[in-house]
Amino acid sequence: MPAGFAGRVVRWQRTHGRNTLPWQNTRDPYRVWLSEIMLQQTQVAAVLGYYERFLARFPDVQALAAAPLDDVLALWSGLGYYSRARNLHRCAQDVVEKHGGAFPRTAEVLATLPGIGPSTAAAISSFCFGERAAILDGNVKRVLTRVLAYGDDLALGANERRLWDHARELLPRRELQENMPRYTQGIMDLGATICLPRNPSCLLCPVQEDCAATKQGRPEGFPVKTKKLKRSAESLWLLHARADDGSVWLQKRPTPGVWAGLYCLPVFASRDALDAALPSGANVREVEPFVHVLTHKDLHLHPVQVEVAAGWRGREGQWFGAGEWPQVGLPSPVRKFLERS
DNA sequence: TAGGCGTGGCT
DNA sequence: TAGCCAAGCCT
Repeated sequence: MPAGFAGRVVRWQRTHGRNTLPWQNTRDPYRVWLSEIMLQQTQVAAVLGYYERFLARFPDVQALAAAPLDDVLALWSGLGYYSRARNLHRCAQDVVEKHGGAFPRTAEVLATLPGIGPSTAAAISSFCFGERAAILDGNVKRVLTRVLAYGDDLALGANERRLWDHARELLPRRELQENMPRYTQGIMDLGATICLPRNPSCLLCPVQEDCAATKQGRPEGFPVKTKKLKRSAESLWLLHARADDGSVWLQKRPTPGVWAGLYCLPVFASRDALDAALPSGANVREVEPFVHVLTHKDLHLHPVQVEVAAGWRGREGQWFGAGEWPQVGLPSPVRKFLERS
């Protein structure tokens, strides 16, 4: 690797990178941490609104730590991967109770907190405290495997660990450590805007001269990962019990599992199981089933509507009034279904 | 270590 | 269309 790779990334970021996102131009670890958690496996456009609402409601880590988990999940509703919200809440409480209200300043210690893994820890410490710590997210894996023509299968832990080693070797030299925030941002920006999975814009790339994959004429051949997720399908029956005042009966989803901790229409594994939970003589209204796609499975959702008397109660759960249920944490498909019902 | 965990955009 | 992908982490 020619010397100066990091410098080219930093110089490029200054003029061509992303520099006006809401969580940039601050070294407040609370704001940076919140953004990094929200951005895990989630695109910038999806995060923007959530980030602003979260900050308005929870302006600092103390406010977040003191809030009920249900309030956090309600604000997270629709963003997905809800264990992030539960860990976010636990992390805030750990920062307040175990770290005196201040975020740790090194990636090593940050990574001991819930929801903060090695890459997120390095992002926070490099952005906020200028630590020479390497990130390795999807963007950076793509950039580095191409620059190095690193063709070893990242499905193997040993190969991924070696890529971590490379990531650390390519960091700015210690004399240029003040560039760490911009280097971290820059290598992510490269992956997000230039070094794309398909049709990368190599002619615009500031490190094209360093890129072994481009020299081989096959940047899209990297990274190599054989691991392909096995998809499945599952059918769920949803009991939509409502009263004439617009109230809806909801249950809290169990942890662990899909939508853990959110409120949801009662879920049954079969139509028979749902029928058994209905009040005798209930007037049932069939609803068109619909498919909701998760990463690892297709959910075939079968809502069954029934109007019940005000005194009815399900086996577990509680009533939420017409003005209440829209404000609780609901899975996206359930929220959309209720909104159009 | 392999699988679980959401949602939406893109091709 | 049916996958692939996104500022990954946890168990």
